[in-house]
Amino acid sequence: MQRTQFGEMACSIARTLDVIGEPWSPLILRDVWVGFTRFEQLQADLGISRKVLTERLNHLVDHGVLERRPYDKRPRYEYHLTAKGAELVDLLMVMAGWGDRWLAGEAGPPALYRHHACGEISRVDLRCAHCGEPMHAGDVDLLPGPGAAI
Amino acid sequence: MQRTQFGEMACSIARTLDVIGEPWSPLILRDVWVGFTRFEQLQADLGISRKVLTERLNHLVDHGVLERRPYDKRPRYEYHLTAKGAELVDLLMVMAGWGDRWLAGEAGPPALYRHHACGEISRVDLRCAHCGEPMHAGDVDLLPGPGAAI
DNA sequence: TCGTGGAGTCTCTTGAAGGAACTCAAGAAG
DNA sequence: CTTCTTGAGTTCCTTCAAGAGACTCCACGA
Repeated sequence: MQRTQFGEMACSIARTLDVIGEPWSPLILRDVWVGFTRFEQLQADLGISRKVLTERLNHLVDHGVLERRPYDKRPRYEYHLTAKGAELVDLLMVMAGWGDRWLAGEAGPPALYRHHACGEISRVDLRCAHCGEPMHAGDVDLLPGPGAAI
Repeated sequence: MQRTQFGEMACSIARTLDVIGEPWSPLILRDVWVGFTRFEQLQADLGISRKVLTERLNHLVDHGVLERRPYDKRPRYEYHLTAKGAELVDLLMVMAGWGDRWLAGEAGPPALYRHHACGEISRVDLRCAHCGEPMHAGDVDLLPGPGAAI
């Protein structure tokens, strides 16, 4: 069983929260995704305390979600998404989709997503990797997996 | 522009985090999903402080994600997912999918998902609601939407 | 050689989480 | 009836994390 911020848990949700569950972490990833890649840019855009930004960036780099790249000789770095981090951004898209649907209100969603493959403004849809039909929380049974607690 | 925990942000990710971004909230939703619906069950399963559990449950009920149902005359309640909450569990499935993929290690994933429609052990796959092709973070352009900040 | 800008540290204050004991109401037990 | 027990919280106190803002360090460029 694995140690998480929330205790000893054999739970992929708790483990994921250990990586991006702390305050600001998802917003930092969003910002890196949209192109704010430097410390000062992130700090200015988010209005986060510098101390916490330092801690979060280190944590995300330690977990292989962000990569620190020097862009000059002096201590000057840019943060970039790794493959692992890019898949977290998928999660952020789903999160944004929920917010667009339930919290946007009159004004409508603050951002739109244009899908490269079809060129249309669209949104993500959750489908079964096996049969391609819609797959939502009510469409599944949960079974213990190989890594389940005993 | 909307007030979030993280400042004034026109961002559906920040707004969603306002609902489920606090520590424990996603795990509370997961527990309610899998059938821990009462205060004492949640407290015992999560090992969360009673004070924080009270705060989180109230917050989730206030945001229409959980519904409080009396199951007896006395102060005895069960918490159930609303439609809004059930769609958050979709998000949790995606979160679990990322954890299964990147954090499960040798032992394999702690839980498996059997899809009702096809009966197979499967996982969620993100697809474009418009064309049905895969839709990941790298497959989209972000555009300002109608609710964007000016 | 002095100033500037990026990327952090340091320190202090405030706010949130943990833990454990306490409350309250209504059946159940005796 | 009176007491016991149980579910669902409250209260209080301590500890840890976040916020704010000043300070450091270092390489270039004027």
